[in-house]
Amino acid sequence: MKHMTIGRLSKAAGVKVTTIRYYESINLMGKPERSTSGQRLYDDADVQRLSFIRHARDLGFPIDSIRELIDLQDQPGEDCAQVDVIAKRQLGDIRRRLGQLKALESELQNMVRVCKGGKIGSCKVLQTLGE
Amino acid sequence: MKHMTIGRLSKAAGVKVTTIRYYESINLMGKPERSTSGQRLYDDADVQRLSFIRHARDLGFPIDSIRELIDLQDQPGEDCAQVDVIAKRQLGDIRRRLGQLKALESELQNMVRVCKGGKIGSCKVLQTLGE
DNA sequence: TCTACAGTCTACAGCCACTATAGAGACAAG
DNA sequence: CTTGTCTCTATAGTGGCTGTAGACTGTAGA
Repeated sequence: MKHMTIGRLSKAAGVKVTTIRYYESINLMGKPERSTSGQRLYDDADVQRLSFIRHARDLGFPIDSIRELIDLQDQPGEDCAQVDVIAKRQLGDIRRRLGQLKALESELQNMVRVCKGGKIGSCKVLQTLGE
Repeated sequence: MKHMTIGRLSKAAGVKVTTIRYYESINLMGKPERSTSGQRLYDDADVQRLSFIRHARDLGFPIDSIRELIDLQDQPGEDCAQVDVIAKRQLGDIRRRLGQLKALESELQNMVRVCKGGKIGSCKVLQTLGE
């Protein structure tokens, strides 16, 4: 029942063809069946798995975390505490980056605000960067 | 008057030794003089330039933008409009990333908040990721 | 049936901004 | 003189892809 070419999987999951092959090469996606001429063949389960990966990547989860999550998915009887740990770790990561970016934003905004035009020799932006 | 070894420059500017050599290899820092035994020698002007680079990097400016800024610094008579363009471009970049990160944060926060413990088979986090 | 063109294949190099490693030589303090 | 820290070069690895080259395959229209 495997009938989908890589291009159709790509469209179905919103992941580029080259990226799918990359995921296969790092064993994030399993090795698919092949047609007689050697083309990769996928089915709906592959669409689901790839969509899961894409959604997690969109949320910034690193590949290794996604690997952990997929492993956990295969043990439906286990407690989901470990999933929680991974998600909270990711949330912490995002919040740390948010804090940094906000600090950058305000410093940069100050620099730009102070600039009133004029010659480079008296440019506040460059002066601030040089401090 | 060049007397500073790379390690002392590193401490003075807060940039790792290996990173300084890397900056030299991509021509962001010029090629320094050498002692008779081949060690790199720097002076205060190098500290200044490297500090400038570090500050700009800390603010997220890409190397190519820093190159542009340094080139502009060498033309003190020119108008500083171009500096403004670069800084605003960077600010826009940071704000775009901030927006993305905030969206990620709230989605992830929702996912984590919904999780009440339990078995993996009914894990809301994994369910949300699979959608 | 022929032709054109889109899709697929493998393998490898490149991106950014470093970081790590190995192995060797140089220098300062005790 | 020894010990330990610095410094040197060259190369490979990081994460997560993206791009390129050159060849093969599959399909739709004339």
